[in-house]
Amino acid sequence: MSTATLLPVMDVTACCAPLTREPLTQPQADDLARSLKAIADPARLRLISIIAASDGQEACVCDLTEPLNIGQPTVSHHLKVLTDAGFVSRSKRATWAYYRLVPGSLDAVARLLTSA
Amino acid sequence: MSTATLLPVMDVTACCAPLTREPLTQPQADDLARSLKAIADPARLRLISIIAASDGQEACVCDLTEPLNIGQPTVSHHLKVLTDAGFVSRSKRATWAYYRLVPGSLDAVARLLTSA
DNA sequence: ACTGAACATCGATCATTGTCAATATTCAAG
DNA sequence: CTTGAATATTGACAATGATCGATGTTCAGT
Repeated sequence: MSTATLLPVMDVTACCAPLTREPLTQPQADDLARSLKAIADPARLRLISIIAASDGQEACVCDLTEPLNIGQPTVSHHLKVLTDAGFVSRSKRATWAYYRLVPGSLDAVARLLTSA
Repeated sequence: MSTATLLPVMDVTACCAPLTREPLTQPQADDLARSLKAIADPARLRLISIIAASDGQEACVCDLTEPLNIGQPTVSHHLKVLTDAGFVSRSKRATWAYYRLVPGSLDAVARLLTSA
């Protein structure tokens, strides 16, 4: 997984015309597809929605493993994908890792899909 | 490819609270993920953008094969994925197949991702 | 009918990905 | 410094998916 070449969402969406205005170039399509792939998974969508609905907009891994019925390594993996894509951020306190949404990251993708 | 159990976008987005309002149930997450997967591909994003930017909002397969640099069977496959997901519709005239965007389908997904 | 053009479907291949078990890492407490 | 808890990483495996070549289908023109 080459996390080196990964553009965070905000960069992908910073410059471009909406999807339905003019044809996307190949690099533009690649970047947007990568952002969409990051959220195009049931487990990751549930992670996002649980984090967003949590107290203080943040949740630790221990709060996320049980409601999803998947193992802890898998949860960590999904959170890494979301982090690399720029949708969530990680802050470690003691042995706990707290994840929160990056404000505006979802909206940025949504704007690209909106035609109006 | 079980096209039988596929919910078109509009159905997925008809009822639900935005992603960041409350935790998604497993079926809700499955449906939304399937819609997102349909557009989370560079070739399909370019197809959508080319169709949207075309005269009369529609394009035939012959107009789409060349600019994408992929084979005609692959283009047909991608268009089928988009059609099954409810993002484009197909109308056949003579030997040509014309594809157009389903109005509001992209916006429906965008609304789900928007927090405001 | 026959031919050629436009598109769809099929079968196969190769890369990607979601998941898990096992192990490594980091840190607080004793 | 040793133990245990929380999380990350690794390696492996099965499933999915993107692509292609070959073939099937449908239709316009001759």
